[in-house]
Amino acid sequence: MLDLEPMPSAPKQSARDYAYDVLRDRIIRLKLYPGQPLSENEIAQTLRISRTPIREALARLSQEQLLEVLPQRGTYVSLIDLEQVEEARFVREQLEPAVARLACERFANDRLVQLEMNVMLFEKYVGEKDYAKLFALDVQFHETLFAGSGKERIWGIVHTLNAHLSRIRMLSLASAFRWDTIVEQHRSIVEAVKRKDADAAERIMKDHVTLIVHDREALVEKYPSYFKSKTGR
Amino acid sequence: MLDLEPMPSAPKQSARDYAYDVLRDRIIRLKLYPGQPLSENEIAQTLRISRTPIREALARLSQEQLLEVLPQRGTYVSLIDLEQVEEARFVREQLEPAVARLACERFANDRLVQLEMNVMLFEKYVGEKDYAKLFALDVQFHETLFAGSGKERIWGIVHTLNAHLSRIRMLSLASAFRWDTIVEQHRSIVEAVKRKDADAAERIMKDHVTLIVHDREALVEKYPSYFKSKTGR
DNA sequence: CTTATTATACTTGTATACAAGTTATACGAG
DNA sequence: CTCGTATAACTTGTATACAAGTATAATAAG
Repeated sequence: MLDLEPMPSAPKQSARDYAYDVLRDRIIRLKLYPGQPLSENEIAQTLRISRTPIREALARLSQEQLLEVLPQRGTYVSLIDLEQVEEARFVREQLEPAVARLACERFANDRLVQLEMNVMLFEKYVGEKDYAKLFALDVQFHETLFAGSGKERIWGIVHTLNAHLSRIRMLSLASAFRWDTIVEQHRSIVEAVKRKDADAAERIMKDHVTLIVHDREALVEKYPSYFKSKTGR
Repeated sequence: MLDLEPMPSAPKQSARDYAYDVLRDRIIRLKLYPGQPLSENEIAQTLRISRTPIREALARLSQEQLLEVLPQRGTYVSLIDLEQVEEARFVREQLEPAVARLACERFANDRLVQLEMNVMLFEKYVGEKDYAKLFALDVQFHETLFAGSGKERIWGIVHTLNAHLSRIRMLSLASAFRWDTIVEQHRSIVEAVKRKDADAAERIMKDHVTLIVHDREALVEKYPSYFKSKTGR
């Protein structure tokens, strides 16, 4: 009924964190569709833990606007909100170029290796058209850039903000992306960081983040029930 | 013992949100000092609600890095982390000028009135040297700028990120601030928004946000136990 | 058949009991 | 006096019972 259980399940995390991870993953991947009603009891039974840790996970997801909790009425997966998507894009447009510039000033060495590894893997999976892997690698690339610049907490914020945006990207399916362009930009950014060319890094990143969203109108037409209408709620 | 109870207490909010508001306010205002141990039971007794909503509030504060929860050991108010302060400053440096520019393109009319009101009150309380009011008005000014530009959610993020920074400002006491400079910059920004001078708004805001932090070293020396040491945890 | 009412089966919110683990203290052995 | 041990008093984590409210569906009156 709910399609939850399977999850790597980290070695020893609390029931609360486990529930949070499972639910967030399912929401982002649209396994739980926007607008879908959830029941605390049902989740508790499926995950075989009690309502208390479930509730704590739901509270957090609600605070991150991925759920809508209506007291005494029900809990629902949030509809995709285009305004929130735009806000996430706006934030990334401001922060990512600035971080790219910062990365040229000083960058953790092990993180640089990680970036190069990332690009190599990226090229590999572009060839294999493994879109799920590409999706994950893209996230990791940006995360590493933040982390290497000593701004890991900011990445946490961006990542949280990015949830609605991620769902849109999930909708637009892998094929629609210009993965070849993306990997080329990633490579250019890494090179700029290595030769400490801040201007280039900032400029390329600025171009890069403009590619984040596309196809919005088409997607709204194709999956109208998944989106929050602009006028009334 | 805990000094919590008194709080305006909104008309009808959940026990969880009430606990969250009270605790966050007390932490920001340093009524609960950095490093102070908290007990769920004690808070529950003081606030006269059960542990469940308390726990949900604590979980949120923990996620926002205002608390450190050590399972089976205890819960503590987080020490002020200078890295987090720097990250908050960095984010605001990137976002606030961009939002100021945005405000010049289109700005909600009622919000503009609110901004002007804010500046007027600001001038009044500068004269009266009412630093608590000034502090609140400063926060409100920036919030209104975000809200009028349709970026209220982003303000939410900034506000959350800003917690550690707010505690530093609280430490440095009102007197240390150049309130006269601040109010002048606020006024200039409002004027720029009114005449839709995006370049001016962006430039002034950029100057403005650089004033956010100061005196860090002196404060660390004065209240060493409140700060997280750079090396060890 | 239509409509109003009532009962029932949900929902989330809160309180409390219990489980698992840590820390500090008291106490006794050496 | 010193050190080690064991007990007791904490801590947070989880499960469950109950309260308050909502929506649905069955039922009875017209």
